[in-house]
Formats: sequence, structure tokens, C-alpha cells
Amino acid sequence: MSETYGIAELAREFDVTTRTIRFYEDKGLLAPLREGQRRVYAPRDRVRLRLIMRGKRLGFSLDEIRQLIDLYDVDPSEVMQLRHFLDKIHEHKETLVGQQKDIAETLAEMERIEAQCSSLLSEKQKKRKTTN
Amino acid sequence: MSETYGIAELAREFDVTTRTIRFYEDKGLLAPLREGQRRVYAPRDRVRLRLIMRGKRLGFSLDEIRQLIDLYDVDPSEVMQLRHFLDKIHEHKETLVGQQKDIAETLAEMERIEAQCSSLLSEKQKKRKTTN
DNA sequence: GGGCCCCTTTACGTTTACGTCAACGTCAGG
DNA sequence: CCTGACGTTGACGTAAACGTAAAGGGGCCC
Repeated sequence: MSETYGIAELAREFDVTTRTIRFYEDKGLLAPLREGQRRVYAPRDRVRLRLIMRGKRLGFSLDEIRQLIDLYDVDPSEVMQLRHFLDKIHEHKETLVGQQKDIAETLAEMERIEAQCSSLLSEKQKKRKTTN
Repeated sequence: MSETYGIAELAREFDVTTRTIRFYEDKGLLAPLREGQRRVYAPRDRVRLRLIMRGKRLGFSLDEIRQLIDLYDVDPSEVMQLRHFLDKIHEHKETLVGQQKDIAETLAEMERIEAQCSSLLSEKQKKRKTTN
């Protein structure tokens, strides 16, 4: 079984170019198997790609994303420094919580502006009614 | 009154270089007054800089950030297309909500890994106790 | 008046994240 | 056998976001 994918297939699915996918491989973010020369992607690679895209939406660099992904598949049986590992997770969690705060603030302001703006809009429409 | 700031002052406060601040001006994100040649920043510029930094933490490009900031100080008395304006706000709100989702997902996974990892750690410590 | 600090502009260098060719192999269909 | 779709590597191009160095002006202090 175990579904596999071609590079173009993945490219279509995630709306990126094949160049991009190869670039990620160059940077150590992906490591597909090969069938002769051709790259063959397993479901696991697909998951990784999804993680990469999510990381990008959050504004992380490919380097940071690689570190992040690596956290996902550390071999738990052979972790030499669990402490250090937990530290990295903690560090990253703080970044994310910070971003949550930033987003909440920005959203609040957006809605303030929005409200102010749409009240102005309804006022104008009142005027139009009384004028016409 | 009306506090003013020098470029180095702001640079220190926001932990960026003066080069960076000038760069933002080049890109139309800031427009400080001048005293002769020297740039003089008003509280308003300081607010803008704060918004810029927040935008950067969320991974937006300077171009997107400029559009965002412009939303904050449109002249409400002279808005030609309030509708279009509201659309832009809406669009941006959706991006932010998407990011919230991404962050929530990532945080959930982080915590899953964390839990799994620290349970492994406590197990090891048990073994150490029984072995020693 | 020499040293120091802050400011200015101009201009070239760097990193990241790809885009864009070029030049070539492989396999299926008509 | 030719075309067309899909794949490969390699190399150069590019936009964004600054870094960095050069060359200079203004002010203050001892």
C-alpha cells in the first residue's frame, strides 16, 4: 500500500512550484526517496510539506521551520538531552503565544476601525435619504 | 509640549538600527518631520514604528505592513470608497484568523510532544531510582 | 582645537527564498 | 519516429530587508 506522490502532484496540491519543493529538499526540509533519479514522496513527506506551509504562513524562516519539523520526529528512544529538547519546545511555545497576543491586539484594532467606519457609512446613507 | 524623539533614541527603544528606521522611511512607512536635515519623530511616528514591529513579528512584508498602517489613519471625512476600505479590513481579518488557527494547531502539537516527552523523562528517572 | 558623539547621504554587499532558463533523459500515445 | 508531458541537474537572476563602509557636517566640552 503506502500511497506515494510525484513532485508535480504535490506541487499542485499545495500550490507551489516543483522548484520550490526541490529547494526545500536542498535546505534539508524534505528527503524523498528515489526511484532511479526521480523523487518519490511518501505520506510522511506530504505531512512535512504541510508543516512547512503552516510555518510560512506564520512568518518563520525555512531554517526555523526545519528546526521545528525536526522536533516532530526526534527518535524518543534515543534522546540524549531531553532537557534541551523540552527547552526548545518551550522557547517556541513562547513565540507562538506572543504571536497570539499580537494577533488579538491587531484584530481588536481592526474591529474598532471597522465599527467606526461602518457607523460613518450608515450616517452617510441617512443623509442621502433626507437629502433626496 | 508634544514629545519628540531622535532617530537613535527610537532605534534604542525598539532595538533596531538607525539604518532600519531610515529604510522604513524610504519605503514610505514613516515620514518624520525635519529640523534642518535631522529627522524629528513625533509620538505618531513612534506608534507607527510599534505597528511595524508587530507586523514583522507576524511575518508580514513591509509592503503589507504599509497597507495595514494606512488603514489606521485614513481621513474618515474624505473616504471615497468606504466599501472598498471595509473590504480590505475584512480581508486582513481573515488572514489573522487563519493565523490564529495555525498557531492553535501548532501549540496543540507542541504540547502533545511535550507531554509525551516529559512522561518519557520521568520514566527514565524511575528506572534510575530502581537501578541505583 | 582635538576628540567625541550624533546626524546626514550615497552606494555597494549579503541573505533568504525562490524564479527562470538551459540542456538533457524517459516514457506513453498517435 | 515524433511529440508532449514529466522528470533531472546546474547555473544565473531577482526582490526584499536590511548590513556595512565611506565621506562628511554640526555641536559640545575641556
